[in-house]
Amino acid sequence: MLLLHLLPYFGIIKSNFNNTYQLSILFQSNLTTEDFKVQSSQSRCQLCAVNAICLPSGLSKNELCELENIMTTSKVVEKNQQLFSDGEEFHSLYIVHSGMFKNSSLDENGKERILRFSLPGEIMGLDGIHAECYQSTAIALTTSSYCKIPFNQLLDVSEDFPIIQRNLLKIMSKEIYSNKKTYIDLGSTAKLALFIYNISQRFKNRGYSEKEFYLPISQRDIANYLGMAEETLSRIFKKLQKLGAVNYKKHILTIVNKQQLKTIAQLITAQD
Amino acid sequence: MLLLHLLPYFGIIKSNFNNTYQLSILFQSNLTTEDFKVQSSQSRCQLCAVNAICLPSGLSKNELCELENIMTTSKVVEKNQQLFSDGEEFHSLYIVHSGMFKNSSLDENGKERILRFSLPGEIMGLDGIHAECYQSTAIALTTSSYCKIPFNQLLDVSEDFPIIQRNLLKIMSKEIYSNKKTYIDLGSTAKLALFIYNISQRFKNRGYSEKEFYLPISQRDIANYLGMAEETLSRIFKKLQKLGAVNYKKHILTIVNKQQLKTIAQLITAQD
DNA sequence: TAAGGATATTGATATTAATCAATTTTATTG
DNA sequence: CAATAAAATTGATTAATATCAATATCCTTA
Repeated sequence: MLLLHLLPYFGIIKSNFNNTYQLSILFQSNLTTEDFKVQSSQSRCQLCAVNAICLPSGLSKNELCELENIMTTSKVVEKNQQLFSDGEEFHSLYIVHSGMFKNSSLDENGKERILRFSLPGEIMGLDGIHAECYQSTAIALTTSSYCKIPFNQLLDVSEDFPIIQRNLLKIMSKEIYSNKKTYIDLGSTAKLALFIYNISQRFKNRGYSEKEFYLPISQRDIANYLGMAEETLSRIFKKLQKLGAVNYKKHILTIVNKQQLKTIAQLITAQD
Repeated sequence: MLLLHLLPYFGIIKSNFNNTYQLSILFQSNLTTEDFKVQSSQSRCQLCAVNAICLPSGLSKNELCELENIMTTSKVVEKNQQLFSDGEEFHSLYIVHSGMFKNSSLDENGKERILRFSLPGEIMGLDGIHAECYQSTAIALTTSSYCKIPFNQLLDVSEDFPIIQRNLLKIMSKEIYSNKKTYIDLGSTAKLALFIYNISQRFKNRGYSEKEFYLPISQRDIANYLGMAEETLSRIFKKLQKLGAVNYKKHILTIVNKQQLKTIAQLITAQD
C-alpha cells in the first residue's frame, strides 16, 4: 500500500533512468483515490515531507499539536478536480501536499487567466483573506493531495501561540515578495527560461531534484501564465533545447545546463 | 501655517481650474521641510486623512491608542529622498501619508526595476518581513510624508489586540491579491490605460478625485514599471489623448472618458 | 532669465511575437 | 486497439514594439 506522505518523493524523477518512468507514472496515471488511502496516524505533520516548509521553524511539539488538531488529514484530488473556486466563500487555507495545482480566474471577457502554479509545500487561498471569498479557482493538474486549515480556527490558535501568527505573516510576506519578481520586461525566451528556473528552484527548496522533474502543465497553460502565444511557446521550448539548456519530452523536464539557463533568463550576465 | 494632515486633500486638483494650479504646486514645489512642520497633537491617527484606510475598521479607541503610541508622528521627506533601501535590515513598516513613492530594486545587470508605486494610505515594507531585510528601496517621487510603525512593537501590541493582527493579515492578503492582477498579457495601449485606471481608482478609494490628479512619475519610470520602451510609452500617451480617453500635461492627468479608458484597458467589453 | 541637463517627442528601421492555417503527435475512451 | 479528441508543431504572413538617432521641450539653478 502506498503511503501518502512519501508521494512527493516519488514525483521526482531521479537521474537513474531505470527508475524514472515507473516513478513518474504516479503523477500522470489513472490510479484511483483508493490507491492513495493513508493511515491517518501516519499522515500527521511530524511525518509529512513538506511540514518543514509549509509551517516553518520554531514550533514546539505543543504548538504543532494544536495546529494538527485543526487541520484535516491530507486528502487526494484527481486531475482536473477543483479545490475551491473564485468567488466562493473563504473558509480555509490549503497546503499542497503532493502534485500540482493551477490558480486561475476569468477575466472580463471570460478568458482564463492563470495567476500561479502551486507546488508541494505551498499555501493556496491567502488572497481570499481580505475579501472573505476566494479570489481564484484551484484546479489539480495531476492527481494531487492537500491539507486544509480552517482559517478562523487558525486565528484562534495563533492567539495562544504567537509564533504561529508570526509564521503566517512571514509566509504572506514571502508571497508578496515572490509575486514582485515579474516577467514584465523580459522577451519570450528569457521568460520561459526564468519560468523553468523558478520552478526548478521551488522543487529544490522542497528537497526534490532541481535537475529533472515531472511538469504536469500543458504548454497552453504555460503560455497563458507567461502571457504569450501557444505557438511562440512551442518554438521557444524547441529553441531552449536546441541551445542545449534544457530537455523536454512528455512533460519530463531536464535542466541540461543550469548556468546557460540562468544566463538566458538574464539572472546572470553572459561572460565573453 | 500648513497642517500636514490636510495635505492629501491639497494634492488633488479640483475640477475648478482656478484652484487647480495653485494647489497642485504643493506637490511639485520647492517648499522646504520647515513649511510642512506639524503640531504633534493634531497629527495623530484620529485626525489623519488616511487612517481609515491604512489600518481599517473595527479598532476601538483603546486599540487605536495603543497603535499610536508605537507609531511616529508623520514626517516629511523631500523629492528623491530614500526611506529605506533594498537589503537594509527590516525594522518598520511605513505608511504613505501624502505624496508618492516608488519601490524599486536593481536587477542582476544593475538596471533599476520599479516594482510598485505607493500612494497615500498604502503600506510599504511588507515584503521585508520574511527575510528580515527590506526587499526594495523606497524613494519619494515628490515632497511626501509618512508614518512609521516599528514591526516588533506592532507584533507585541497585536498579541493583546487580535483585531490589529487580523487587520494586518487582511492588508497583506489584499496586497497579494492586487499583485496578481498583472499586465502580462496586455498590449502596450491596454497596459497604459489599465495603469492609469488603477491609479485613478486607488486615489478614489482614498477619497481623492478619480478624474484629475497630479502624477509625479516620470514617463521613464512608468515605462520601466510597465515593461515597455520610453518611446512607446510616449506614443501611447499621445494615442490615448487623441482617442479622447485622457489628458496629460505637465504631470496633471485628467480622465476625459472613463468608459472608454476601461474599454481600452480591456476591463469591459467594447459595445458595437 | 539664460544656460545646461534632464525629460519627452518624433521618425525611420529592425526585431520580435501574434495570428492564421494546416499538419502532426499525443492522450483519452469505448 | 482503433477512433476520436486534445495538444503541440510548423510555416507563412502580419502586426506590434524595440531600437537608433535626432530634435524639442521642460525644469532647475546659478
